[in-house]
Amino acid sequence: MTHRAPSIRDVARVAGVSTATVSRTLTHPDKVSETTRAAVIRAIHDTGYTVNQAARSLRRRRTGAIAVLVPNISNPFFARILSGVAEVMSEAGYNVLISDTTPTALDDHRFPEYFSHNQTDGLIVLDGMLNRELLLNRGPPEVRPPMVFACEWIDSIERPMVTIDNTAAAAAAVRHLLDLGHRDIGFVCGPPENVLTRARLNGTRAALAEAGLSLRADWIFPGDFTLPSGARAAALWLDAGDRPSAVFCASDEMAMGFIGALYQRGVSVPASVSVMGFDDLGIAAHFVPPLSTVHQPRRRIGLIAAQMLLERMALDPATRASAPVPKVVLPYELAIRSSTAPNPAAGERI
Amino acid sequence: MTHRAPSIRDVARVAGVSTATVSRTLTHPDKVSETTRAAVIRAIHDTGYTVNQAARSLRRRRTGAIAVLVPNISNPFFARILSGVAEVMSEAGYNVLISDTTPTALDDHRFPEYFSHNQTDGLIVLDGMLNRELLLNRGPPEVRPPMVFACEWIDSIERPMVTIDNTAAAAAAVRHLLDLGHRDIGFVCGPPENVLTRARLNGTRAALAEAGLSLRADWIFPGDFTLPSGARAAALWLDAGDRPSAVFCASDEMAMGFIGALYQRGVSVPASVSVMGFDDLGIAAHFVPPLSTVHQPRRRIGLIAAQMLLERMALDPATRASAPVPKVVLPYELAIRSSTAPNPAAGERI
DNA sequence: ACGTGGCATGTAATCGTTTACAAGGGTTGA
DNA sequence: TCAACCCTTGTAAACGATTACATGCCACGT
Repeated sequence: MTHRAPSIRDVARVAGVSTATVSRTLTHPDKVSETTRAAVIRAIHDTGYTVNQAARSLRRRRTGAIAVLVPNISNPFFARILSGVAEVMSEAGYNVLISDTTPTALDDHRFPEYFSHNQTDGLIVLDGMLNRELLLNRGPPEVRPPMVFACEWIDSIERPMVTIDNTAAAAAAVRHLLDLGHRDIGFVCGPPENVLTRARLNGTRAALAEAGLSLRADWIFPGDFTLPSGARAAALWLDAGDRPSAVFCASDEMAMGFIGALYQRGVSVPASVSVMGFDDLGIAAHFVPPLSTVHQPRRRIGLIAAQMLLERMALDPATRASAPVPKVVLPYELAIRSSTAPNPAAGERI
Repeated sequence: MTHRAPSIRDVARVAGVSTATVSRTLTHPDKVSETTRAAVIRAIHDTGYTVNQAARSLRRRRTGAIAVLVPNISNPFFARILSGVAEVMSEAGYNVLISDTTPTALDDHRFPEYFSHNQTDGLIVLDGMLNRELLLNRGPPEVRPPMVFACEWIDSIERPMVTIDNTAAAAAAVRHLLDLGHRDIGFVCGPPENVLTRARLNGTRAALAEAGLSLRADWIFPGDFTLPSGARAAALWLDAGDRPSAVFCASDEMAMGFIGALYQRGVSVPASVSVMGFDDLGIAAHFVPPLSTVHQPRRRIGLIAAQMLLERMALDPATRASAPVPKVVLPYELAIRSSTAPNPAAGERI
């Protein structure tokens, strides 16, 4: 016959107390006399007891876990954000579950079952492309878990959020290229429906407009934030009759894919073309050449998102619905390295 | 007053049936008449009911989730493994929780609370440096969750496992360098206590020994698998009076850090030194120069680990203890690209 | 007409914790 | 001496789903 895990009853029996006392020892040690406490702790040790989280969650009506929805775990961009989240959350006694929402062949960006409101006490959403209905229509409003967005967001959903000003950051990046004397500037996009793609594209257009220029349609290269899509853009760039002297990629991964592909065709960066990225991944500074890019304070984004979520969770559901919705915009920084250089065809401007 | 989430009772009331029938509709739809089923589904819709996972887990005595313990989420190496795991597991109806075990200042590699045996039905461990006792001594043996190791492992723990033959793979990598005419070969280590470091170091020594060579102690550079540690090794390499003409790095990240740092000091690869990596990260093929490395079938590792875990979970605890412990060794491949080249000082051998 | 079996459904016990409430005992102050 | 209080502990009712068992009904074969 197969044993079952020791329960609080077993501990109570061994310690010679009631289950209530064992429970109290665990959660309010100060409400229990010192001798009893010692006996209970001893019994816990002897029996090898560990609390049954399912029972605890059921009774307490909260799970002690929050979930982070990440569009793509393979993107190292998210790692530091996650570590920021984990730091704040584990200090507050929460576990952090990470889930990849990468769309499968079948459906939209996935929405794992366990994000039903019963499974986690809160949600941090890093994916702006999640299905809006799935995200919102989970049971009656009073019981929907608090949610905060970070980095990406969904325009039609009004929730706390922490980001950088992507439009301004893109504009600054493009201004850097302009300052180097580039006038022919291309842009490599993220996925077309992505909010970040739109914001960064707008910023690019705005900076160009300021300089009396505009973004040529044939210099807007499609992409999806990934390495291979950057490489594909490079092929397009090579094939173009008339090529921009600088290219701004909406992500570091694409910038690296772009540079790598050019290298393999014998074209070197920044000699033949300046390339600017976005995100400042860990590898950007180590790349060949070191990548000029836009730095996002990723760890801080994670920290702040987590703190916001804790605040929201502390509110009771009724108040929450009417509470103000904080939106934090953190400063970005330009990290200028060696993948961008003065435009050789514009010596006079420098 | 604040409402609570609709429960199975609410659904039962609305549908005019008992809670048992609602439950059956959810889990054994065929055991319920067609008309009842329709009524229940309707009621579920109307009430916005979603099942309370805590209650379900408590009653069923299983959680429907498994956890993957990852040493470091920021390492893109793990992403494809995770996607393999997720694919198999979600098809089998399990959720996959991912947890980073990166050690904090305080303790050993962390062991999040929710991996207590009550919180997940099984464990896939990708971290060979977890504290042995924490991993094993979780309650009496009958209730410990099934566990499988992938990629890394812990020597003293006998559990199912899926890996590649790291020793042989490292030897093959070094043989590639030997074939290119290199005789002076250095090695950049992972963390000293890591099993992979040991295996790859052994393989390196073995291949060198075959060729009548040995690994010079001052050409064994310390590292910890990360980008910056590769860059540090490059600094050491540069400072060495007598330098190896080829360096084998125990991870791609280190290889890229190494190459990047050399580039910044004006040393180019493979002209001045051949560099070989290990893992074949997505970026390896896009790096400048494209990285020669050892390819691991990461996705398959994930798939197989997940299948193994499912098999173990299907066993009852008693049988499991005595069941054979499968160990799968998958084939690796050498991905030879451009960061390795013939030794210019050994023209005659090529 | 009746026994048998199968199907659909309901009843109620159970999973392991938490916690409101009650109870017992001791201390304190008037 | 007694009331008022505090401190510690126990009793027992939740939390919300699942499922063994019982029940009622209908159809069928003899």
